Amino acid sequence: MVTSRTHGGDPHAEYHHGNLRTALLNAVEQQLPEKGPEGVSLRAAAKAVGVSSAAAFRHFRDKRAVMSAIAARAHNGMADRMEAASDEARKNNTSQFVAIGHAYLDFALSEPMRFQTMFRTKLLDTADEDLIKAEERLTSILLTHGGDVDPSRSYSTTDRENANQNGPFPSFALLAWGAVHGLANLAIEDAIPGTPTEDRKAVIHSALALIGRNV
Amino acid sequence: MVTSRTHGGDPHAEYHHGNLRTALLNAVEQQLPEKGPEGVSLRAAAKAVGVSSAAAFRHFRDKRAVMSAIAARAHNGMADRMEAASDEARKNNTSQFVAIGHAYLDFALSEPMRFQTMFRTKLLDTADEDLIKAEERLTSILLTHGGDVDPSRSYSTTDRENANQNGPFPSFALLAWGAVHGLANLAIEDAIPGTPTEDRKAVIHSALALIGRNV
DNA sequence: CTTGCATGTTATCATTGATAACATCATTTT
DNA sequence: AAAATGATGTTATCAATGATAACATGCAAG
Repeated sequence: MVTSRTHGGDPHAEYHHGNLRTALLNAVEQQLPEKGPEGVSLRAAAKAVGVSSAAAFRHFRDKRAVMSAIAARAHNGMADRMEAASDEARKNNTSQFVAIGHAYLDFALSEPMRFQTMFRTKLLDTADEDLIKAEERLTSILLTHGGDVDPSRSYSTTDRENANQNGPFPSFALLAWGAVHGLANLAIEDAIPGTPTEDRKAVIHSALALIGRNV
Repeated sequence: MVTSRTHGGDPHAEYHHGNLRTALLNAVEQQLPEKGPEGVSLRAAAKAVGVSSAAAFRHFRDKRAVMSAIAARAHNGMADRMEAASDEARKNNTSQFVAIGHAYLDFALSEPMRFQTMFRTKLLDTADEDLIKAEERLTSILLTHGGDVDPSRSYSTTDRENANQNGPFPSFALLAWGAVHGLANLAIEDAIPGTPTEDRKAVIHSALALIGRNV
């Protein structure tokens, strides 16, 4: 439990915590599932770590800085899972597009509050460099493998011509992103009527299956 | 500004407000755009209406009751717009499916914080009857006109067979809902990279166009 | 050794949701 | 008409939270 310190067991042995920053982040992540992005308390986190409430502000400018770090972690966590899933799919010669879609949903449904934190702009510092990097990493994955389903299978030629003309996101990739993102959010917020929690995934997968060949 | 009262201009003329409940709701809705669903303050609303902070709790059990009323209003507001758009489309002999999709998006993008409040389950009382009714009204519209695009145009037979087998929402309607909902949320949270605010709608429409014939 | 910086601590604030005890007016009951 | 009753507001008062200022402590560099 004791972090790396130089000297021994005097009463002030824990004066300098050693790794308070990440300890606080961990404490915040621990209350996240129950309290939600807006409900987490820095003071509670500080108390949990065994430190005064003001100590947090030596490591974070304000609460937004904390939440930005949490969001960056979440972005990277999801990106990791998506890359792993994509690699696996490549090996198995199955659709990487489907794989990252599933990974997106899995992450969102298994860690709903971390997922929501990623998109709670009001809580985040849009200038936080780590967060920006993490966001770019994620959207880059979405972009890279989000277009490798051939829309010509199911969509008209004029639609296919549209498929790449908007911003950094080809329309089809954006549609797919929007669909998983929206369905994940609806599921998390319990907005899909008549669907018990266990059936969620199946119902959503069945809906997503309509998008490409079978997402 | 003076509400309906019985007697004249004595110092206590405004002792009973007359319509404090809706006045408070209006005041809350006014701070909603800037403060967001979690940021609104009952005390501030009470002060704005010119009443003590405790007065609010004579009309609302707690903050969740207030937010539930706001959410119910928003649900009904969106339902109104969707019905109007749907009727218009019926007259013009254009797709009602497309019309309600556009209405959903328009509402979400023009009143983002009211829209978000509708789905902030943490802030809402899931047992609030008015809210439940409003939710049912909205999902009923989504259900009624959400399926009137024939998936057989673009999707495989096996997919079409799946189209109605899940809960109250046929898969296709759920997919469409998820797509508009997700794209709206991504836009509101500024998560779509490289897309200035003015281009949002166009980009999203272009993506949604891939879903049916042209949503 | 001593000076300086990083890191924590102890007050202290303003804001907020919430509750209790009390006041006031309108309406109904006698 | 007088009095009881209930709805509606008011004035304290609480605990929790984010945030800041003033102070303390210990390590590390000169």
